[in-house]
Amino acid sequence: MTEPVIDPRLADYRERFALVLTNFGMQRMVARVYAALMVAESPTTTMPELAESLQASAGAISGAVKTLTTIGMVERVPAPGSRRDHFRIADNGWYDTVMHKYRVMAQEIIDLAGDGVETVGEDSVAGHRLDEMRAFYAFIQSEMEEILQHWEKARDARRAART
Amino acid sequence: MTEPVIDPRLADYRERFALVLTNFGMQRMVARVYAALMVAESPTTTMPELAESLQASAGAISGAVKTLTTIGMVERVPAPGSRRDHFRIADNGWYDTVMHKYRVMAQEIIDLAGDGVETVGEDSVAGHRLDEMRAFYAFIQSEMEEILQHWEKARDARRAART
DNA sequence: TCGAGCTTTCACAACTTTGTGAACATTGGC
DNA sequence: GCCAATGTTCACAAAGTTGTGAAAGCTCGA
Repeated sequence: MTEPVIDPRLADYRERFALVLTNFGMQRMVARVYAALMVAESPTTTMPELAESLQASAGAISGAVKTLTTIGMVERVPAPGSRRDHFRIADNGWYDTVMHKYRVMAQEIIDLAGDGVETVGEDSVAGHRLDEMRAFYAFIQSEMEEILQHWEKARDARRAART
Repeated sequence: MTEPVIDPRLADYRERFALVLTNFGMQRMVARVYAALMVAESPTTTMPELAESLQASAGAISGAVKTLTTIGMVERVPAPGSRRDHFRIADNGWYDTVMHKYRVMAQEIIDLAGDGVETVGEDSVAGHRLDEMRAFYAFIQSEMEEILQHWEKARDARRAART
C-alpha cells in the first residue's frame, strides 16, 4: 500500500470538509472527490490523481465524478496535450446546484400538499395543516428567486473588488 | 396479520408524503409517522393507533416519535381521561425545525470554509474557491432571518382570513 | 486498423442501517 | 402497594449501501 503524497494538514481538512457534505446528505465518495477538487491547488485534477490522493479505486472515482458532473457541481475540462480527463469545480456549480435542488424540492412539496388538500378536503383538520404547508413552500419558492438575484449582484461585486 | 382500517386512498397519499420526506433525508419510519400525523383527521393520535395504521411495531413507533418530539416537529399532548400518550403535529414545528436546521448548516459551512481559507492561504486558488463559498452561505444566512419574518406575517394574515 | 492508455461497468464482499419481537421499565387506577 | 396497561430499550436478522478489483469498452495517435 503506497502512502499518498499530500500535506497531512490539508488531507485532514479535506476529510472534514467531506464529512460536512456527507451530513448534508451527499454520498461519501462523492463528497470526498468534491472536497479534493475544492482544496486542490492546481486548477484541474485528473482521475488517477484523485484516486491516489484519496486512496480509492478508479471505479469509485469514476462513479463519483460522473455523479458530480451530471448534477453540474464539477465540469470536465478539455486538456490539450493530455489524454487524461481533467476536472474542476464548476464555476457557480455549488449554488446553482443547491438552489436548483431546493427549487425542485419546494415545487414537489407544493404539489404534494396540494394533492393532499384535495384528498382530505380543504375544510378538514388535515386539510388546513396541508394547506399551510403548501403556502409556506410557495412563499419560500417566490422569495428564493429574489435572493438568488441579490447574491449574483453581491458576488459580482466581490469578484470585481478582488483587483 | 390484521389489515389496517384506513381509507386506501388516504394510505396511498400518506405513503407518498412519507416518500417525499425520505428524499429530503428524513428516516423512513420517522417520515411515515410524521405523514400519518399530518393526514390524521383527529386532532391527536396515540402510539397504538400509529402502530396499527402504519402496520409497524411499537418499538419502531416509539423511536420515531422520540426523534420527532426531540427535534420539535411533533408534540406530546396531555390527554385527560386516557392513559395513552397523545401526539400531534407541532404548531410551527415544520418551518421552525427546517429553518433551524438550515441556520445551523449554514453556520457550519461558514466556519468550515473559513478554516479552509486559513489552511490553504487566502491568496491561493483554493483559497478563493473557499472564500466564495463562505461568502455565499453568509449571504444566505443573513437573508433567511428576513424571510422568516416575512413568512410569519404572511401566515398570521392567512390564519386571520380563515374566518 | 492496431495498440496503449484511460475510463467505465459489474459482481461481490464489507459495512451500515432499519425494523422486529421480546424483555424490561414505568405509570396510574384501585 | 399491586396490577394491568403503556412505553422504551436492545440484540438480532433482513435489507440496503458502498467501494473494490477485474474485466470490458473507448479513444487517440501512429
